[in-house]
Amino acid sequence: MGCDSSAPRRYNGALSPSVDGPPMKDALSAVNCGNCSVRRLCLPADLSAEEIDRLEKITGKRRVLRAGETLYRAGDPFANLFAIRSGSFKSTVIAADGDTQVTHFALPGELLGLDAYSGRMHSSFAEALEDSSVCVLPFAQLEGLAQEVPALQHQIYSIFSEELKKENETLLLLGKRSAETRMAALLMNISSRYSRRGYSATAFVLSMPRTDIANYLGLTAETVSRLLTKFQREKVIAVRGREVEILDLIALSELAGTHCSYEDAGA
Amino acid sequence: MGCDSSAPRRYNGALSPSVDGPPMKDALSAVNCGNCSVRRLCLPADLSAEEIDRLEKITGKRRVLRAGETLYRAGDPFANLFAIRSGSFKSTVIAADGDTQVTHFALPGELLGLDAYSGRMHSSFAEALEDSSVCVLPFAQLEGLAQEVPALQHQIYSIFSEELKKENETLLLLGKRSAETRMAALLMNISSRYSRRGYSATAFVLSMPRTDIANYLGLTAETVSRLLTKFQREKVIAVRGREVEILDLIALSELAGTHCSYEDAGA
DNA sequence: CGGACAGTTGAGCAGCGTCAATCTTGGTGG
DNA sequence: CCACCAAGATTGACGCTGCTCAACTGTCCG
Repeated sequence: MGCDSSAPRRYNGALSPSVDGPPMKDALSAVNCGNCSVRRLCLPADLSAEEIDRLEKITGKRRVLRAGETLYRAGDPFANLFAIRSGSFKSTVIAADGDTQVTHFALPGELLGLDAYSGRMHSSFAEALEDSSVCVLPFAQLEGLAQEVPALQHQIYSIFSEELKKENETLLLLGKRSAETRMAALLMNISSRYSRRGYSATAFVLSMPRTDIANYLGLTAETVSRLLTKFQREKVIAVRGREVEILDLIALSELAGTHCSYEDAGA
Repeated sequence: MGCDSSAPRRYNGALSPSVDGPPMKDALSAVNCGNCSVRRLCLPADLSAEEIDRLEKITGKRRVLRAGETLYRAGDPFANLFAIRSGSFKSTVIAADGDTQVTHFALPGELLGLDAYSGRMHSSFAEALEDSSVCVLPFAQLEGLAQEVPALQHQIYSIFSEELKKENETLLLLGKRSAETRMAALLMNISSRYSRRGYSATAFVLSMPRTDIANYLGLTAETVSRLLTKFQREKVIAVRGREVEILDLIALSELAGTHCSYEDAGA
């Protein structure tokens, strides 16, 4: 957790095209990696125009989901990866005793379904937190193309590896940190991820309910609520429902225990 | 966590070649995937004899580490993956404020260093918990070979994917489980992993100190110690130092909250 | 024999969960 | 347009789980 490890170190307010949520209008146009707004976070990164062209040929269709709809369930046969174009998702796993754990929140440019390759079956659930759209990537074809295009191969490994790195950071967070630290770290994390996607780093909408945040952080909804109120009392953030504005990024990053601010104070 | 997802569902005591720790004698012989005792858990799984032959040509050398030695550190340039032949390792990450989190315990047949691909730099530490030996896999060459050998490609994806799945299970464990459940789940997990490697599922040596177990589980060493004593009082296990014997596998699996026993009660 | 380190055990306390009441919000229908 | 409802969010009181601090034991090795 902490900061998006590949996020720019210095925050530039001018990056933000919008301070509101991600745009939601391109739902039905043909898939087009070449000018996709999240291409540099997604599979096409570092591919040549010709390679992107071949990639587009196999990214057959788009799928649009309304808030609350499920993209896949544990047990579903694995056929596709999904690249998020817009919106956001939560991934969950379910224990033998039935209770569920939120394992990720996924934003545009991120791939869903990577954990389903081995065993040819999904082992987790992915549910849209808001109206969202994804590119459907038939993995068999993607695999074949990767066999011919080393740069794509490379990018697939990178994404897998990046996921593992992120999970390590999540484990660090959940391991032995206070509720306050976890909450602050999540806010910093979401902030840096939105920032990387060109949105405001300091004003965003949490697309998930408090219960999901709590579950993800290993806390209760009550504790999450109390902490947000506390941060607000301390003038670190302003909250109104699911809208969050970060008033003091430095203070928040100190609460998060990482000194990963957007200043060049460095890591 | 819970059970090794691809472990056999029924435990057969006759599988065990030995009830003591892993053997430690093959240290200096040439690398030979074809007859490696962990090949079916490692890269060679599902490769033809000819393909294994090509794999052996690039697995240049072996490296032997004594207990406590470090295989790699965060920040080291990434050049190799490491396949564990014998012994065991802990992976850790270090937070900005200096405190460390144990993220995995790795056993023979498992690959270390997968999280270093993106960014070309290790992001975690790997330290031998006992005298151990690993195969050194120069990733550039492995990547090249995978480009030509789809089955190897496939296996690399599988291992990445499997890692992600395992991490999800760890998150589930750390998310919202009691100390007792976590401890029982770790014992079940180690049991099933040893069993899969041909060792006893009910008698093994924990190669890591209590502090590492505690750190991994998000607990304190005192709590771990108290729980082991409690399990022993309840005749679920017998502990003597780092030696553990599971006396009641069913009871332990129930404590772990999973109904993943070795009986065909089935999940 | 002694020192260091790992592990165990106990007493006390606090962070966060539980339970329950209340408030807010957005959607729906009259 | 407003009343109503259900789901989500907030707030408070209270208690348990697991942490802290500290003393003690056992074991390995020089």
